[in-house]
Amino acid sequence: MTHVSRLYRRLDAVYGPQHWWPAKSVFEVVAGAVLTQNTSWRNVEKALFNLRQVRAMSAGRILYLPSEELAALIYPSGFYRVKTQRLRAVCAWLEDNGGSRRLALLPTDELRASLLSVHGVGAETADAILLYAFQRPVFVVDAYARRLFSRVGIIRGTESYDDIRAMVESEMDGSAPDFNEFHALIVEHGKRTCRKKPRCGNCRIRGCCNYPSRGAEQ
DNA sequence: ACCCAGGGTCATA
DNA sequence: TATGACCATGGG
Repeated sequence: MTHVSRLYRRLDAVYGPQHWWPAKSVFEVVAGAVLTQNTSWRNVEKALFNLRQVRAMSAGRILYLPSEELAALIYPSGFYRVKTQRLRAVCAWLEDNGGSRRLALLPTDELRASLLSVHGVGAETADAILLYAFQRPVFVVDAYARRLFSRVGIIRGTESYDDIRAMVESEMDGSAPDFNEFHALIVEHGKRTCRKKPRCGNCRIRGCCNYPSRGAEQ
């Protein structure tokens, strides 16, 4: 039993099942992944609602829309000018590669490389899509995971994105549902505990807030 | 008046 | 390789 696996079990015991992104459709997960970049999910839901209202919840329909109209629809999710371009880029990627059904046949490493070639899709967005849209057993490294792992002493804090992902994936030996749950739990925990203070008062994870930290952060 | 949110790109050193 | 500026709305 590794430190990572123990942390996963502890988070699950404290917060319980999270039911994140039950994968309504590949497209919706892809669109959500782009729109939620540095943006609260609450605002993303408004944009997704707007797209649904005009029946533009597909790559073909998005590409058919004039950029100005698309920008107006996703306006509530912020960064609407760059996200209009990024949304169009992933839609073109889906179309140019024969759609999600065909992309789903690719091995995970090739699918990740293909995703990373899309302008506006970085490491975290690519892995979120791999995990939540294509059900691949991938660990999504976000700011919450870095902070939590640093506090509990699993990492130093200077590791690269791929260093952390490889470490967690090898020490978890988990299925896609496990990584789905783990990431959701980390975000849920991160939102409910302190960001700066060493003690937030309601943290139940050893080493994070209410116990002395062994990590880089004090 | 801050700070943050389910990041990524680009210019600069 | 590693920072900093920039993108922008909405809630605490």
